[in-house]
Amino acid sequence: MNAAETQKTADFLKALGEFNRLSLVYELCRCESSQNAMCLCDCCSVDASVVSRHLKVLAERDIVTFDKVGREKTYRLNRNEVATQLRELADLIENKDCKRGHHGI
Amino acid sequence: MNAAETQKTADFLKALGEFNRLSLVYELCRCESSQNAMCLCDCCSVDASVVSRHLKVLAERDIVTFDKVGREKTYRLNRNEVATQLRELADLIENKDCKRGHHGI
DNA sequence: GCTATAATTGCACGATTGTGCAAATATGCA
DNA sequence: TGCATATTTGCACAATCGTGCAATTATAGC
Repeated sequence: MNAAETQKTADFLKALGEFNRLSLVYELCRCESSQNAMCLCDCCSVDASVVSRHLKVLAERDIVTFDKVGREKTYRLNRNEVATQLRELADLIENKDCKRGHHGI
Repeated sequence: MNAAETQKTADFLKALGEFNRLSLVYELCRCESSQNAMCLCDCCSVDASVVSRHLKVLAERDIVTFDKVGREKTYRLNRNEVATQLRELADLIENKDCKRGHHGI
């Protein structure tokens, strides 16, 4: 595990590891369709500018994606990608393939 | 998802979401046996006091456990517990059981 | 054009965090 | 008892972070 990869994973986890950001993720998780930022404001009692910044962080880590329709941005959760990253980390931690060297089985 | 649960999950992710702490986790992941803090110091180039504090954070979130033998503490990764938490989050995010109400199937 | 709404940005501020160093504590060993 | 080693704690400091407010930008609809 090189430093760059470690940093990338840490950044991903850190993005999820903040109360209001995780609340946004859970809120998007509940929604079948995309939601605009104003709607997402309701789920955490902070200023709209704060929500905007949190969504930016989540987007930078590819946790959410957005489409721009008119003057609104509608966000959706990258369910598969996020779940996959979490499961890969879980597999690594359970040591599915450590201590075998780098040449496969 | 209530606020307390959300906070707990966020704290767990935040504990993993820091470069040196994640490096410690990876290091412990590589080890079959428990490792003392001095040994773990080698994997991240910071002061021993810093490693001590990081291990404390990880222990508070039940990511690692330690045994005290003599004047040493030997740490080991709680592989199953950590992996399970990550997979539960992955399942939630993939929406395995959202939008079905609270009465099971 | 003008106005209303959605979203972002600049600025400031307090709180938290990661860090190193030195001192303190705890324990093993001679 | 005295010394060496392992770990923690107190202190200070710089950096990052989350936040609110006001101003700004972008765009829809009149």
